Amino acid sequence: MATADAHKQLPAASEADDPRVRILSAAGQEFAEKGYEAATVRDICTAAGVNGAAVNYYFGDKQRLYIESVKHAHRERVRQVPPPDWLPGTPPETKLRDFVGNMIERMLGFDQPPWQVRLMLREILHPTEACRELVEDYIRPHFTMLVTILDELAAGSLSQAELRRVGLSVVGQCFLYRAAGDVVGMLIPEAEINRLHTPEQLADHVTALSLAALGRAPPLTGQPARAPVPGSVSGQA
Amino acid sequence: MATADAHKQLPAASEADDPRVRILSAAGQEFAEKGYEAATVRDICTAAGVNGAAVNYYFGDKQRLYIESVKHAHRERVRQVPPPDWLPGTPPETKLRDFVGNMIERMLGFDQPPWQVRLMLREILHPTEACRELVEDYIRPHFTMLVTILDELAAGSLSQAELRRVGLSVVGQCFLYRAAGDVVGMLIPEAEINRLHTPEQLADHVTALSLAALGRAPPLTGQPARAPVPGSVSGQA
DNA sequence: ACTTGATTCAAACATGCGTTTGAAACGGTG
DNA sequence: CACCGTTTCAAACGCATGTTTGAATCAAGT
Repeated sequence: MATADAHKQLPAASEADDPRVRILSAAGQEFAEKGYEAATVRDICTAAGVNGAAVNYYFGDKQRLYIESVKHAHRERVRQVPPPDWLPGTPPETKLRDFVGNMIERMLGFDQPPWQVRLMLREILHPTEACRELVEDYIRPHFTMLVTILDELAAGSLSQAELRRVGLSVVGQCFLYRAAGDVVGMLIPEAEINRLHTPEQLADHVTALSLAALGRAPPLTGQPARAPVPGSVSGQA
Repeated sequence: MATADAHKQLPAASEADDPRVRILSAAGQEFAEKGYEAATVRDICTAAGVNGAAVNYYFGDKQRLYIESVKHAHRERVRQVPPPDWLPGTPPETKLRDFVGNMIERMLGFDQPPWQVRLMLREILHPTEACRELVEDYIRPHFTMLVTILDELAAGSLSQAELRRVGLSVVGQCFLYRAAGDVVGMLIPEAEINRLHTPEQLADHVTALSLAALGRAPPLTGQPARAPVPGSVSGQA
């Protein structure tokens, strides 16, 4: 009887035709588009070109395969789209634009198939065991970086709690397009999508809106800020 | 053999102990928390207190039950949390605050179990047949209302396309808390969640940020808006 | 009371799933 | 070549699921 325990991450043979990674990749795609229950071990093995018993041999059972495939996708994605890095002295407005552009690029990923992000999205929506690790290794560092940029922009006039809240607002604007992209596509005319909803346009919009909210750019309307006191706005008692 | 076709939405007996709605309600909860595949017809029937064959008798098969349960949840939710209505002359700032508050209340729904929203969320993330109907009946009217408010706030200085983009930014900020609430809970200290992430606080924050971006409220930093030209901000070449 | 159609029920059915099995193929090493 | 641990394979197992079935129960209508 094979021991199924001699596979501790050894350096791997050629890293490419290793059945382990072939299975991980196929599993990630299947899990991403069908979900955990609907994806079958049989289909995964067929797609990976291995025998149906291989997943049990290498990973034990379906659940552990799922967790490993989430981690694998996460590592791959970080490798593919590294976070931006700036020279000292770069103005925070530029940093924010770069950060948002990078995040949108990573989320929407027009150049590379976004199945890894879809997989992580499932994990975010309905967390399982792999989620905490995902947050700590992948999401929190990015979020911390964002909050730091916002702190520079606010120049000390906002508390850490307020900065985090603003950070969530920035993330939320981008997140919507990834998570609810299909619905957005139904709400917005197609021509407008093609024209205004490219990654660059979206990044510009989110950045401009956020900077305006922080008082580091003119309002979207072009008009200057004014006191929110009602009654002086239009004819009203 | 029973015909299973004489059930076209007749006014229903007493609306409450009608097996049809009992099944729809139980199915909605099961589908919401377990997903389509993981939820079993047997569990649904047990929860509804009906025989296992009832779902086939009333709905034909599992798939049609799912679609009907999504529509049912959607109708129920609209009935529970009606959209706000304003007297003529209400300032648009107030309308925006009310709208955002209403949306957050409906999404997070602290007073009533949010399983209906979870069900719709699954549909939004991974659309099936029921999604288009959901968008047209439920989401688009709300979104149109939001765009109208934003149009009033912008006083004609933004195009419809730009208004829609701003609208998506507003929705995105709220959506994040619903869709990624668990991850948000991991990123933000618990005490801060309890203090600042109540529905009211969130609505205030989103409204303030959006109004500031539109130039209808002072920036979050308190400083006035300034030109985005770097170099004049702080000690910097 | 009898008939008729709609509804409920317990039981079974067929299918597809994750997993197990035991043997065959492989690849170094003496 | 013979040995031995590792990997692959086709086939089967056990089980839970969605669905069907046919009889039992119920509610009116006449």
